[in-house]
Amino acid sequence: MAKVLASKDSDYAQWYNDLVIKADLAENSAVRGSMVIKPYGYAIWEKMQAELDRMFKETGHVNAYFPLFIPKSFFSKEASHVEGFAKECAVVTHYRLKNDPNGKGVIVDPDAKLEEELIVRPTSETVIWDTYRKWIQSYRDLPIKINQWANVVRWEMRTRLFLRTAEFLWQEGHTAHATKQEAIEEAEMMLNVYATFLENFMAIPVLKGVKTESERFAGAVETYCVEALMQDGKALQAGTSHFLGQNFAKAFDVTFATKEGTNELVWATSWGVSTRLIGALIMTHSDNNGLVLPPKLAPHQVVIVPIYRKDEEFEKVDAAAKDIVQKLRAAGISVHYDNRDTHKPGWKFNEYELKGVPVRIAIGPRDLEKQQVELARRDTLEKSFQPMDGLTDVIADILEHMQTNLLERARKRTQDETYAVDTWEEFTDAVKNRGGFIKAHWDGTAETERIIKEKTKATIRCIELDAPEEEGVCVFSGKPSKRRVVFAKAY
RNA sequence: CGGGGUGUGGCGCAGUUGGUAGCGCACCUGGUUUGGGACCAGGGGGCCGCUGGUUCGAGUCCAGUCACCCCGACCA
Repeated sequence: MAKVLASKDSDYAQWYNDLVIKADLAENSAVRGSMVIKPYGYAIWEKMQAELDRMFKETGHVNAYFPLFIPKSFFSKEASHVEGFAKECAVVTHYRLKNDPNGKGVIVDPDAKLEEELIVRPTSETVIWDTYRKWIQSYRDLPIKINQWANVVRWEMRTRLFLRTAEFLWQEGHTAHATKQEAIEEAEMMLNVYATFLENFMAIPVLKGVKTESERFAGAVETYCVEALMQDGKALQAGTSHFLGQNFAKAFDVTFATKEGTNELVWATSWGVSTRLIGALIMTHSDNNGLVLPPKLAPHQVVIVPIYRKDEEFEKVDAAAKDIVQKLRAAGISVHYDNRDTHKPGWKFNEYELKGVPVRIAIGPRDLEKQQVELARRDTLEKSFQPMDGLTDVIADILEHMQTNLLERARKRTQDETYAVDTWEEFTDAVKNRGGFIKAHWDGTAETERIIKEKTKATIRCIELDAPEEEGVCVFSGKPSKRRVVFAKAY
């Protein structure tokens, strides 16, 4: 096969970039850090959206839309929130252009300066809590459980397609509750929704945990997260869910009357996943031949490539292919029949491998004689011949197996690269030479965390929710520790 | 914001001491092909990032400027 990707083993970053471009997922656009998500990449995002949206609604949420622009003054209301986002906000200062009097082109009209500058949302807590104030008076108005699908802008210094772009697509849930307990339960529930989605739908195994103070969302009391381990041994935060306490209620003066007649501050959560998940998908399953898609996410689960020489051969093959298309569709399997005569079969084979289509069927005259098809599996790259009779069931079965196989494969890799170390020497060696999720004792101080990051580039990805109590001493400071935390280099 | 690199057909690149801008892929036409990125023949397409300078003459030399990419600090 003609090599179109850098080798995964020798240059992982380049392999990733090549794959995104060559599989037609996305490309860079005119503005640095902004990308065009191409139809194939967007189709994968739509699959994710559909399933997540279903899960959100099943857990009692409704969708709404809040504006892109946020008055600058809103941002100054919650101190740690401002601090966290101030450095990466795009700001709108004017509302009009005019012809450049000195030549061609247009300039910003200096007379059209906004009285109050607008922030392009990096996240929507502020505008939403300003709105919730108006919506909430009594305990009868609670809870409010809203999700929005939106774009956000964070002016990052360094960007990478899908993993970190200046503008990205995501969903953000924002809920308001009468009690602390209820808000915590909401945040935990949504973390579980994410974990379930990632494992069952994307076949990406995750650790569930909470962030340390320094990694916590700006404005949150507690940040829960799901962390996944990529093929190169680096961790990727795949989703976060925040218990916001009463921080935003305080900042935006959102109170409600209780049954007892007192006035109390509202409790909040927010949670989100983004198009970054497409990066996670790529770096969990794909190989040197290209993308590998779990069947549940694949825009096309099956592709059919006809093989023929003459017109009369094509007619026969075409009829058989169309018959298979119909049967697969009737069984709820999405199938793409590529009958273009502008590309040769070999070209198509490579193309669909690059694009990660789970199952490829080739049918030619020789197959018709034997009433069979050639079937290729993307996850194992195995080829086999299958009788046409009962093909639909065979494919349904393969798709199901592929979904679990991908998860199991990724789970095994993650488990193999999750390990404990106890000394500083082991730790530095592990970070430098092995990567993966490194479980080590930590003394609980931000200072130690900071020094470890400085010295090794590894950060605490999370404190696992189910981490067992275990007496030990901090891998760096030697001070006592009650449980291990998970370290890794991260995206 | 630091360090490095690159700007030349749609994409990837070459272009020597300054002398008519080239190659591969892609594209178009015709034909032969079609079971792992076909082949032959013909054809179209370029203000050489931008601005200024040196020169009879600049893709090439000089100055400036802009953009993008990679590596760091910051981050979903």
